[in-house]
Amino acid sequence: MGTVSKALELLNFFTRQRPLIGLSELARLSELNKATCYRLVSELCDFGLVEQVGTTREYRLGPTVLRLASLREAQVPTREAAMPVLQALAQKTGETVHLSLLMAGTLHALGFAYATTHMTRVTMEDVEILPFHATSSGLVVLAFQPEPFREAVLARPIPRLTGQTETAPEALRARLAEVRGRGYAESRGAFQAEVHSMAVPLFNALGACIGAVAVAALASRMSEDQRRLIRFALTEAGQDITTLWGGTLPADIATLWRLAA
Amino acid sequence: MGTVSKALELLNFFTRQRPLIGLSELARLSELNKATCYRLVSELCDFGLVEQVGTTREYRLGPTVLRLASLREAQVPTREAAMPVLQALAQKTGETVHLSLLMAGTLHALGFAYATTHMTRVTMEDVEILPFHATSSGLVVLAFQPEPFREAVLARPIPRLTGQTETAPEALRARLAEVRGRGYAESRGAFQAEVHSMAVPLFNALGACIGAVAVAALASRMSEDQRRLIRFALTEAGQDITTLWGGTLPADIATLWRLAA
DNA sequence: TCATGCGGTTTGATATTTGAACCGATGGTT
DNA sequence: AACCATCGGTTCAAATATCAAACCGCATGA
Repeated sequence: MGTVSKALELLNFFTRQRPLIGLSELARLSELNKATCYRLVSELCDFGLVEQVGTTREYRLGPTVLRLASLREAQVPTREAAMPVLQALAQKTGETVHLSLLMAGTLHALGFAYATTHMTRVTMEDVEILPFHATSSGLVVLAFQPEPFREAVLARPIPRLTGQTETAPEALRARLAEVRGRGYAESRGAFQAEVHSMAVPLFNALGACIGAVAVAALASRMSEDQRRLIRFALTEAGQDITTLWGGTLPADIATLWRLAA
Repeated sequence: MGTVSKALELLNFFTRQRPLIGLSELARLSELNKATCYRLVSELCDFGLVEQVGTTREYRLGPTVLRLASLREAQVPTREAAMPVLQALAQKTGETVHLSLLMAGTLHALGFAYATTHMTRVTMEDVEILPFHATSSGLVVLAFQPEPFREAVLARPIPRLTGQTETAPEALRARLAEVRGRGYAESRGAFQAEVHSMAVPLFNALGACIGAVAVAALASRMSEDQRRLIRFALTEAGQDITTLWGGTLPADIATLWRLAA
């Protein structure tokens, strides 16, 4: 692994749960030598990707990421473009909606919208990385990835997260094929017990699947009627977001969604 | 300069005017060997900081910057927190408003808001780096930096951008002292001819000035009444944003602003 | 007082980065 | 069709930056 990658990996240790990291801890987390870690983080600091804060001299993500993000958004308005659609979807379905994007091989939750109607809701704010095998978003995104990527993911360890998590690669392969055949994915309690979710894939301008939008509800509220409603609203939203991104819905998906509606 | 810095510098070549860059062009811009440049940009690509797009295989900023920015905003709500205040300020003054932040030694425009009232407006979207010596934002931020930083900036070449740009370090030093004495900065046509702007500093939780908010108008609209209105609205907005950032207004600034109102 | 952990610095052995030349593909020009 | 410039990407010996371990001064607290 190159030096640049090592330095960039450091950025991945900053999460919502752990926003501040000291030098020694960062060295421990990254399993780098402290001196090495120091040099790397210093360079990130010079560029403003991280900054040192307070008396303890801990590090956190710096302001430069905002600048880069605003440039990216100016060229490819991904998240902000999708947010209004998410909000409308949450209203329409009365449930929690989230948007996830495939980045550097993992699926990250990037946007959320909540309905105002229910007191009990599925909350997603704490989740950052969605497992491919145990969420509807993960399944649907994985289903539409090129075959080598799919197999690479299935070759990795597949943790059992709840009693209902499917962990057998062979069974997952079958589910992915099924998802491809339907154009959307469904998952019941495989990630969090009692949570039932449905997801559709999102496509960029090259027709590659780069993310998903999902609706998550408590299993008790997932009646047959509700599922039909969600399926319909989801495909509409998937269509809208893909269009906003300048993407094109693959013809077969478009057909599947028309039939599902 | 370390390898990491070289790689990160590559990111700086992506701008609103030049969002897509091919390998050869990037090598030329960065004055790196093409092979070196290729390795560096490949590592950035692996991490998702840039991505390759289309048939021409050009590069652009990648989706990872969005993820990092959302983490940063979760911890330090800078841009998103300030935006509503900017919009209100634009409405109140009827002019163009922009937010700038000091990052890695340069001042970057990060947010804009436009009034809907005038047909002619100052547009700032294309500006990314604000010169310290020729804008009200630059002057006010520089005025409140530690003395070594101020002198380092004044020691660099000071380009004449319009007929009205002040370029003599001695004169600029005097203007900065004046800005410190007033708590806001004003600049007439020093960056773009016919554009008159006013700016106030913004402070973080440690009392350090890390940015500015400014109102820019065509010189012809800058009547004495309008200037008074803008000065008042600006100090209010500066107060609000600093508070939103969990910052504290230095006591002397608070006093100056009260007097100015 | 001593021990521990912190952020940060130095060191010589070593692994990574570098740059010139090169490759096949592409696309415009004569 | 032959030419030629330029594209993205690759190779390899020489040059350079990186690494691990030990060290420093400074807190904190037992």
